[in-house]
Amino acid sequence: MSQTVARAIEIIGFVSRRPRSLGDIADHLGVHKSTALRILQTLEERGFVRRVPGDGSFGGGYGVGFQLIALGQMALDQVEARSLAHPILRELSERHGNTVHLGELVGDQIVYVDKVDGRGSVAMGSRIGLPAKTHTAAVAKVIAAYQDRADRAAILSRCDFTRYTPTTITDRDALEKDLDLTRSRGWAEDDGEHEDYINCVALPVFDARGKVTHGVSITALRAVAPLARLREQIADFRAAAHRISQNLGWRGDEYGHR
Amino acid sequence: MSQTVARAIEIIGFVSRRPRSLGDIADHLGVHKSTALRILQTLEERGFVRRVPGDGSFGGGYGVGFQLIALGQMALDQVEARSLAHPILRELSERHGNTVHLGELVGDQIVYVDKVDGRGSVAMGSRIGLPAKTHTAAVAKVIAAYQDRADRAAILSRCDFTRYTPTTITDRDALEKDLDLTRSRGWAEDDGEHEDYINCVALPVFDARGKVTHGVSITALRAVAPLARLREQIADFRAAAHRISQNLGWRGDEYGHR
DNA sequence: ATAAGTATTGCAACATATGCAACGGAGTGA
DNA sequence: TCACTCCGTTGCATATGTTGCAATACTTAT
Repeated sequence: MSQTVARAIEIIGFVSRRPRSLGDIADHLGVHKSTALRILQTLEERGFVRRVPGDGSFGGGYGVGFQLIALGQMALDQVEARSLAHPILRELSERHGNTVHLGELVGDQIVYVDKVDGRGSVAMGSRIGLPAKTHTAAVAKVIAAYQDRADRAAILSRCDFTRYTPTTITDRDALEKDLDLTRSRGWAEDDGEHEDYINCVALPVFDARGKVTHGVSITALRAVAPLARLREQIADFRAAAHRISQNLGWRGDEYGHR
Repeated sequence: MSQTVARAIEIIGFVSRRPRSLGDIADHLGVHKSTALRILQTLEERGFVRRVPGDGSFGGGYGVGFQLIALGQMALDQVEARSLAHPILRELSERHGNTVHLGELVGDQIVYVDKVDGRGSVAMGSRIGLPAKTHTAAVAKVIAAYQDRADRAAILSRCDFTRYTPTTITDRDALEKDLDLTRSRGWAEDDGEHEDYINCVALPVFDARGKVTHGVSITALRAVAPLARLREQIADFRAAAHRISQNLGWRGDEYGHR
């Protein structure tokens, strides 16, 4: 469509892997040096590329500029996960008849940002905008499980470990173990830990950086679908979560590997 | 230099604040809609912008694309703080005759990544590549002070609070207070906390996102320059730290405000 | 000195981006 | 139902802006 812009973008991609010289760039594009130069000058002026000082061993050249860092942050803020995920949540809910939630990590708590009721919806404590209980909700556990040590600690620090049912996890050590298990098997479970008669599974959603800032949970009445039944459908749930990840710009696989 | 590329970049900047419609974009550039469209198509094809679904209240349009997130990460990795900071460290060292360090936050510890010896250099425990003592080194304290709660906690968790001198801070509460003070006054001090006869001040360095991942420290023999003397020179030290911040892409002021 | 690698400029030729006008669709209000 | 306005899209003639060439200047290595 726009040749020059396409070339400019190609340059940015080329240069992002490692800094390159003008000649390399021109060769890579198959254009004359002067052509590459004038594009580079424009990009440099606006901070999209920068001249990398050649410090001894590594001859300098052009590298990615700082403006891209700032824009990347903007892009992250602008991602409206809810609107990108909603159609998939609806589809999931309709296919299996379950209630589906989308949870988001906000600061050090997990907040419900979307919810699609299933058939025969039951009154549930969850509500869009409300924080999830960190030690019982599967969405919360799956998100916490995929954070690094410091962030996981911050999330757990807000945990009150109130006992709701016999299966509720009521101490930090047990929860840490459950999170480790969650991460290694790739999904979280809630075995009637908040309400006796309700259980859930939840899967991680990866964003463009590979970070888990969202999670999808599938909720069922134990009487309708026991945990074993939900486990059988994990592959399908995971595929849906993966599609949401892809909508968020994630280009790796459904287990978080690039 | 290259009009089309300049327009493309202008579009990205415009769209990064909030999603815009084709018409808005064309008006902003002062060009015809079709012109804007063709640039947008190219940008969209390569993931630099994306169509934002218009969910009810907010009419959609074009927003920043995911490719920018990925490139932003690349750019961060490619920043070689050391080479950008080194000339400034040299200058600082030569002007004041002090030994100057550059510290970097790596994981949850602070590592010395550069060092310029001053006149009459004294044997010091620091060495490029070695981690700094979190509870005594001014660089470490200034970097820790500017992290958020969770990251600060992670850094402090690796602290052993060994006493080296009478002024060494030996418990967590006192260190937290010292970090709060550091942050509010804008620099950190080491009042002979590791070696009786040596003191330091350290200033934060901000990267393109506004995060403090580096710090600059100025070291002096107490006999040569007591803390009071170093404090008099803070303005100059701060200016140098600010220049490093600017080299790293930071566009705010020297106190971290954008 | 010579050579090969950088980056940069002026200029003529033409490929490419441009503006125009017209079209189709979605939404709004009369 | 209509008219109206906003959205994005397409074909086409024009001329603007980009291209490649050749020459220049600088650094570094042989």
